[in-house]
Amino acid sequence: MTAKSNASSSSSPRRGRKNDPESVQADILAVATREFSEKGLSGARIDEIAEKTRASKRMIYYYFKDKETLYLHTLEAAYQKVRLQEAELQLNHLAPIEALSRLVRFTFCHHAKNPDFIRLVMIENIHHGRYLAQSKLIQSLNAGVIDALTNVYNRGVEEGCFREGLDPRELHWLISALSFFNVSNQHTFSRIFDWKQAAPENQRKLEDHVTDMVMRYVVPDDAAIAKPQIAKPQ
Amino acid sequence: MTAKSNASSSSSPRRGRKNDPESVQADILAVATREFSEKGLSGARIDEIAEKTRASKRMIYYYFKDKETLYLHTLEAAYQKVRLQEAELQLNHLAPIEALSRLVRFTFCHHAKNPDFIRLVMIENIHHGRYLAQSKLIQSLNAGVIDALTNVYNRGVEEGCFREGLDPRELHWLISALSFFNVSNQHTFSRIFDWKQAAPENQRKLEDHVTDMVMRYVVPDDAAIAKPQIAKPQ
DNA sequence: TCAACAATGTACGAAATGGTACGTTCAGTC
DNA sequence: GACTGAACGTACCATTTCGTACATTGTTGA
Repeated sequence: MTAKSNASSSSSPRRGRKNDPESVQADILAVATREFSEKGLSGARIDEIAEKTRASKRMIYYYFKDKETLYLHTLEAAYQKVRLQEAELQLNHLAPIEALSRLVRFTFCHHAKNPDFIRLVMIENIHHGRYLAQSKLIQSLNAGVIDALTNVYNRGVEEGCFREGLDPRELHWLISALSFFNVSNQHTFSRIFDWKQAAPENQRKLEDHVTDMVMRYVVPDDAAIAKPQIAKPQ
Repeated sequence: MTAKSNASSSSSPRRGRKNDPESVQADILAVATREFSEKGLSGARIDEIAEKTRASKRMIYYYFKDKETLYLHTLEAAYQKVRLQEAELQLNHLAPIEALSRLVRFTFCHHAKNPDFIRLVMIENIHHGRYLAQSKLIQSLNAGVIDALTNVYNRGVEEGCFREGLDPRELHWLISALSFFNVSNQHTFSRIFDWKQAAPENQRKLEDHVTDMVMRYVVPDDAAIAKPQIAKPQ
C-alpha cells in the first residue's frame, strides 16, 4: 500500500514466480508503519503485525531481524516518503512572499494528511530520538529543506519584502512547530477545549492563521500588512 | 517528591504510626509519573515501578486497581500541578502588551521546565486522548486558562494595542503549539538539524522568537512594532 | 483489651510476547 | 533432472508481565 515495489508480482520480469520477496517486504513495512504509528514501539505487537500481513511472523524476523530494526526501517521509510513529496515543491519561480506562504501551507497540509508520519516522529521523540540517531539515511535526507527555505528567505531580504536578521533554521522551526502541533495534539486539545479541531472549517482557519502568523513574522517592521498579498494556492 | 501530602509521616496528627497510606500513594504516583512519562503506558512496567517505590507491587494494585487506572491518576495529577502553577500568574494589574508577553514567556518556560508533563500529554495523544476523555477532573480544570487570556485580549482590543477579530482560543492554540513543540520535538529536531536546541542560549533565542511572533501577530496592522515594548520579566 | 478493618509482604498463576529450531518449497543453474 | 540457496510455514521455547490469593501486621474504636 505504502511502497509497493514496482518489481512486484504482476509487472515483474520474472513471471510466474510465486515467491515475491520485494512485495512481501513492502507489505510488512506498510503494516508495521500502521501498527507502530498507532501503538508505539512497545505497544505494537509482532504477532499482530504478522497476522495483518500476508506473510508470517517468521518472515518479519527473516527480513528485519528485530522488532527494533523493523521499527527503524519503518521510520526511515516514513522520512523518505516525506522528503520525496517535499522535493516536488517548486519555489524558485515564485516571488518570495508567494513562495514562503506556499511553503507554509504545503507543510501544514502535508502534516495534516500524514498523521502516521507525525505519530512516528512523536514516538521517536518519546524514545529521545535514539533510533533516528542510528540512521545515517535520515540524517542525510534533511539538508534540502533548510536549503530551499534559505533560498527563499535570502531572495526576500534582497527584494526588501522580508526583514533581515532571521535564521532560516529557526524559521523552519516555527513553521514545523505550528504544523506539527496541529496533528500531534489534536486529541487532547479538542477534548480539553471542546473544540472540533479536525473539522474542515477549523482546519482551514488554522491553516490561515498559521500562514498569517509566519508572514507577519518575516515582514519588515514598517511594511503595510496587506492580507490579499498572501497567496492561497492549491 | 511531586506531591508529598501534607498529612505525611512527620507532620501527621497521628504520630508514631508506621502505616502511612497517603505518603505511600504519593510515592507511587511520583514514581509512576517518571516511568510513564519516560516509557509510555505500554512501555512502563508495573514491576519496575514497584521496585523503585518503597512500597510493593501489591500496594500499587491496592490503591490504583489497574495499570491503566494508575496511568490516569498520573495524568490527572500532572494536569493539576500545571494548573496550580498557572493560577499563580497575575496578569490583571499589567498592561495588555506586558500581560500577554508575560503569559507567552511563562508558558514557554513552564513547558521547558516540565518535560514530564509534556511527555505525558504526547503519550496521551498517541492514545487518541482516550484516558483524558474519561477524566471529569481534567475537563473541569481548563476553563481558567482561556478566561485569563480572553480577559487580557479584550482589554488590549479596547485600548487599541491589539487588533480585533482574533479568537482567544486560537491564540492560546498558537502559544501552546510553539511552547509545546519546543519540548516535544527537541530530540528529533536537534538530531536532524544538528542544532543543540536545549542549550541555554538557544532556548533564550527561541523564547524571544516565540514571544516576538505572538506579539507581532496580535498587534494592529498599522502599529509601529517597537521591540523594547515587549517585556521580559522573571 | 479485643474485634474489625486498613495496610502490607510473599509467592504464585496465566497469558502474552519476542524470538528461534526445524523442516519444506520454490527458482534458477549445470 | 539433480543441486543449491533463497523464501517460506509450523510449532515451539523462555521470559516477561499483569494481576491475584493468601497470610500477616498495624491501628482504631468500643
